[in-house]
Amino acid sequence: MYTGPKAWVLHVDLDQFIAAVEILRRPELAGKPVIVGGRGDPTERAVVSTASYEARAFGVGSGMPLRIAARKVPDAVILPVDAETYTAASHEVMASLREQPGAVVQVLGWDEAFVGIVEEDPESYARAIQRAILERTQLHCSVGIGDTLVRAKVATGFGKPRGVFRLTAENWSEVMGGLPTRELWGVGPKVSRRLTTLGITSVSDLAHADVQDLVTEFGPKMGPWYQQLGRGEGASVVDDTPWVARGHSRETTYQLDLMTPTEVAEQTRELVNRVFEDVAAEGRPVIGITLKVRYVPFTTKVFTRKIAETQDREAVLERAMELLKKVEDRPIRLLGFRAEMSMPAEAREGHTPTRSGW
DNA sequence: TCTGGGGTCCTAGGACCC
DNA sequence: TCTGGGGTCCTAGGACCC
Repeated sequence: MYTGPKAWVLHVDLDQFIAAVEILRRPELAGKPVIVGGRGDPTERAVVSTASYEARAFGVGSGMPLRIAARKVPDAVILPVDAETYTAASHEVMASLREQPGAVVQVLGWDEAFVGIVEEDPESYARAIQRAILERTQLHCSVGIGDTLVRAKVATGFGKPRGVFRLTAENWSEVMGGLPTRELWGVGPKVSRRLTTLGITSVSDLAHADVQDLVTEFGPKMGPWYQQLGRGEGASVVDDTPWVARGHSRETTYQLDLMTPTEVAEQTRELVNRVFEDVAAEGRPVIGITLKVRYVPFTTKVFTRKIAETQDREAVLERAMELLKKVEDRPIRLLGFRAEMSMPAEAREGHTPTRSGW
């Protein structure tokens, strides 16, 4: 049996990243429930970005309204999001990964990345990564080891915190088979519910499901994809091709709903300007602008319209105002614009990483 | 309870053409 | 008058992730 070096996918995920960075600059917060979100004011409309493990023990998690989180943990320290600082810390982490021998690094977000390696002993390599990151940034991380991207990504969860876990074809069904499909990366609440209507509740059910049933329910691409997901299969090559943004968007949820046409006009102008500034920084032509509006009550459907294919922001503003005048006369809670940009030819031809390795 | 902001990709269905 | 079957392109909307 061959026991030499093999290709592995590692998934590196920082432990409570944002909270950990905050604790680094305020060591007196160590061991306390720390919640980072919005402007740090729990009376505002905002959500939790990250909660420290101490806060999570009270049932606080990412995406939870800040107001609710504050109610669950009355003595929590609530801090505003400081994106610049996290970005800087993230760069240090990624630089430290790229220094590892033979590492191919695919960044997934502020606090996680895939690392492709060819090694005999991936566990030792993973431990070396943890030491290197800790030394350079004083931050702890967990590492998932897998034979596919999906398995590595899922493995990390079993390693948290500060651990290493290996998930391959060999132990996938033993470890994952009995868990609900919702535990899979890419299965959310809606899909998990639709799977249930097909009689599929566990990962093992999904792995053995009839592809035709899945295609009928989810379409020609997603159907087979979900079945693969149930088996932990899929891509196994880490791709470090630089990522090229497809577009940029700016949106704001207003603390007080916009009630008058004047307010709407002002905010529309502000957002359009911000989107165009982002796009100008990229230096690529705009191929579409989408307007997004959310009314009160919040359950109302989002209203999106493609309104222009133009570089001319006055024309965009005009179209937006025209549309907003026509739509129902209700308070606006959220406004947003998204600009789609043409892709550079070299990015179109090459395999630009998509959906974090899908 | 009352829900941010930044992204990506997929599907359904209409318009249009042959 | 009633209307096929296939293809492409586009938009709106949905779902998911960090």
